[in-house]
Amino acid sequence: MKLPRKLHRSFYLRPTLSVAKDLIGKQLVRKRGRRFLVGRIVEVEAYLGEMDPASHAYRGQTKRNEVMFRNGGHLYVYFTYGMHFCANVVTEKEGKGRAVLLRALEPLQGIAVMRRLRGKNGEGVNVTNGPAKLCEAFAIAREENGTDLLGETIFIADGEKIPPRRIGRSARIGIRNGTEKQWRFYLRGNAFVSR
DNA sequence: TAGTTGATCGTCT
DNA sequence: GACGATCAACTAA
Repeated sequence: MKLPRKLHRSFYLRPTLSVAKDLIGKQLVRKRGRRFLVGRIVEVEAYLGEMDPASHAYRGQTKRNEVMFRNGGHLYVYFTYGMHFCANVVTEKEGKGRAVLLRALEPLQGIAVMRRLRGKNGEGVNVTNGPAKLCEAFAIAREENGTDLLGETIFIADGEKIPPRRIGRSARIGIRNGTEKQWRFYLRGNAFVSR
């Protein structure tokens, strides 16, 4: 499979909600040794920093969320529930503290490797149909926090054009505050979308 | 199949 | 000291 072209920095520096919507259909590429893992992004959520009570960045910058405040185009990986990792794409200019959480992917290349990384629970859509699941399938953990998405190890590439009508929008999942915000975007009808 | 709960620990209060 | 941008196993029906 031929790899599509890598997204430019300017893609990430735009308003977070636009980036979130436009990430649907793009391809997350992870280089492992000489192999590539590729997945189509089918579900994301936007987190808008200081104006969003559900965001890690709501109460300002800390040691944990430092990467969120970097310039757009970095990967923010955090550890939660004592056992899971979740991956975010940092957006907008440095200091804003905004990001887009990757919630689900559709595997395109390297599926066997992803299943192996997931273990016995990685069957069917369970390989990558959740934020912590896709991190495990793509071997994204603490060491990947802060990765520049314009580098060679992890980046996002252009995918097929998705018509606006195919993109669904809803409230975010798994949060207590900010549930009224319709900041979750997903590819309608795709089997890997969670729920 | 819906609803509940245990796992497990870094981070912030 | 409490709890979380989750997941999987378990229970009930």
